[in-house]
Amino acid sequence: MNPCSFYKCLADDTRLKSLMLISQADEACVCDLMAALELDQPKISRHLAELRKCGIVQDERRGKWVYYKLHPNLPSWAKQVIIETAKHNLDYFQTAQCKLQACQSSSNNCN
Amino acid sequence: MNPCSFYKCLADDTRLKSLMLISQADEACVCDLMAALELDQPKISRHLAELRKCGIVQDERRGKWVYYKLHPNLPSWAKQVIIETAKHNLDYFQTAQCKLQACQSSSNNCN
DNA sequence: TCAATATATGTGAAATTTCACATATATTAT
DNA sequence: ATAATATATGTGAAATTTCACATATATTGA
Repeated sequence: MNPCSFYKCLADDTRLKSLMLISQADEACVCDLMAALELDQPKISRHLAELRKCGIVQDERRGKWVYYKLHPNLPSWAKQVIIETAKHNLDYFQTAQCKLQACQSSSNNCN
Repeated sequence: MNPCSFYKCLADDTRLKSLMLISQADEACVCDLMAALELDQPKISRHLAELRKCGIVQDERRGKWVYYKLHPNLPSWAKQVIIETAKHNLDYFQTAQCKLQACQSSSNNCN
């Protein structure tokens, strides 16, 4: 994991917030993140693809949904950066996190 | 310190390596970094200006030279990100660090 | 098989970032 | 005052990133 590539991935609001949410919720699917961040589907999908190509997240299809979580082989320094950033910047993604939780706790998965 | 702005600042080779060097050496002047990274003066200066405007580094003029160090008011989570990234990615800036040390230990400050 | 839902990606335009070159400013030594 | 050294910034071009819209693929249920 090249540190500059890693930080290029974090250097976008959509990707950074998605990562914060994923790291706090353990995992999230595309429609969860769409609802939480109030962004259209291609935008979320495209940014998650970037995180995936960089090796930061891992995707897993379960039925119609694709769930994203932090990649298990993510170097620990990188994982720690994500976790600590989330921990110390709760207000940065608080609004989104509330929506994510509402969405994930309802049985009819978001939408 | 907005986390996205912070990571935008780290998301460039010149700025990230400069930061790694500054954090490890405690401080460095523009000509130190020019020599260490083998880049021209305006390029180094411009990137340091970005780090300064974002509040990541602090500049201090001493005679002809301007020294840059991590800003004392940098939030601790951000400081920790920089320190830990450097610690776990020594190979990323090793070549530059050797040149920086050679330059900083010589009496005739680099050039 | 067909329709509905969820996700991914092709593509060109728009926005942003980076660069190179010139030039301006600040400090020191002569 | 002048020259030399160190650093900062104006500016337009080039490169990169992001976006919106259309469309493609995958899965499920009727």
